[in-house]
Amino acid sequence: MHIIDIYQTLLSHFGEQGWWPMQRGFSPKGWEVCLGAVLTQNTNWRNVEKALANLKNSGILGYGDILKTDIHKLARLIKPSGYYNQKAKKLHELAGLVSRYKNISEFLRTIQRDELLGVKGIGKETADSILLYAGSRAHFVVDAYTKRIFSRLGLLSSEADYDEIKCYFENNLPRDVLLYKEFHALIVRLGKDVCRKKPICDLCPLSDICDHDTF
DNA sequence: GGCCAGGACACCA
DNA sequence: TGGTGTCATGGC
Repeated sequence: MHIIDIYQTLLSHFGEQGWWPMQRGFSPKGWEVCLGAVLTQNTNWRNVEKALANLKNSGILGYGDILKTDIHKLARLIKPSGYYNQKAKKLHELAGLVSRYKNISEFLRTIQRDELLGVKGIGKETADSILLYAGSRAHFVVDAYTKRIFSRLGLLSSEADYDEIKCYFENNLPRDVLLYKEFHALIVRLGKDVCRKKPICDLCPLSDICDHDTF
């Protein structure tokens, strides 16, 4: 079974996951997606939504607003998302980077992955999430589920590092932004909804192609 | 009351 | 480079 068939299997089983604006080009919500990408680090999305709501209710949603806001106030507003002291600094730094561009559209269209990785607190997964979901650029996002599931399917070495896994997906899938977006969301869904909670699971959409005892 | 979530980084050997 | 500790809230 080819990797694209796994995608199709997951999509028909779970349906579209509705993660962030599912469009190919620039989204006016681009900066909001950047905020979400940082706030969701090791954090449940529900808590991220609370933090975003606090920012919105305080009128602090744009990167200019973030930049003007005192770091302690920022931390207090994003408290529900956890790690609030660290994340407040990260948002501040990211907003500073964006402000050096003409506007958010220009930032998302031209920012290089290495520049994002240069921001303290933005690692590979967050950088790729920003590039893919906010910038609609063809960077596949790898997370712990991706590594675990696909190495146990025998498609990846368990030793493979982040960039190797990213290359594997990008080299074996059509270069399609919407496909990348949906596939990553589906992998996360599979990882938490099926494989973790029910180690031996008849519902697993990959039961035909894997030994799901190992998930 | 424990576990985990749409991670990253500093520190150490 | 690989392992470990730290950051932290809220839902189940």
